[in-house]
Amino acid sequence: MVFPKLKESLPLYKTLANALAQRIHNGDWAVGSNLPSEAALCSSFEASRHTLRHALQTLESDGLVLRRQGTPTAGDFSAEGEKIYPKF
Amino acid sequence: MVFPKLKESLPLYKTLANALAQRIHNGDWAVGSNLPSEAALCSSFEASRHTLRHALQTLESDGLVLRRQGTPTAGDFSAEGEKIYPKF
DNA sequence: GTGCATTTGTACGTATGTATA
DNA sequence: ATATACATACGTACAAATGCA
Repeated sequence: MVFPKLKESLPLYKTLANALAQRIHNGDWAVGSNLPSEAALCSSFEASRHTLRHALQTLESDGLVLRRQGTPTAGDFSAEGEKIYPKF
Repeated sequence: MVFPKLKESLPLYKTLANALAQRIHNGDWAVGSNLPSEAALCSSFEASRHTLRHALQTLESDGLVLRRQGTPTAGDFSAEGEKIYPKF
């Protein structure tokens, strides 16, 4: 991990999910509202793909991102409003 | 897998989820409403723990089972009614 | 209450398949 | 067709929570 944990007790995938959620809300990746690829995120955050996907999955179940095989993962800005970071 | 797939195209974890959901609704494991351990289910269905947990996770997100670290996974019969098998 | 066994959770590794552009 | 990107599925090891003797 290349960023400090909010709480030392949180598992890595939740910390990752928090960090990603924050960046999504900040609009850091709103080029075409797409996130970097899983491989790119893995290097950025120095996490395994397994853990990264675990994080993305929680974001998806929260309606924060949209994933579809073959296409980049997109931030779901239609689900904003009450979904305020942090959530974990 | 020790049972026939409903559709040959379905991924293994979904087929597993279907099979587990059916057994839950049938009450096959309603001893104390607990499911066998992951290890037991892995041997029964000849699936890896990874895949089995993937299946259980989908069931959990559907409200069909309750999982808690340290305790056996329980079928959630409070969530029955409209949740009719099959769902995948 | 301590310790052990059981059970689920987390995390990483690797390979291959499938959908999309 | 090739390349890119996400999905599936096998494996390993250790951590953490629970329950019981």
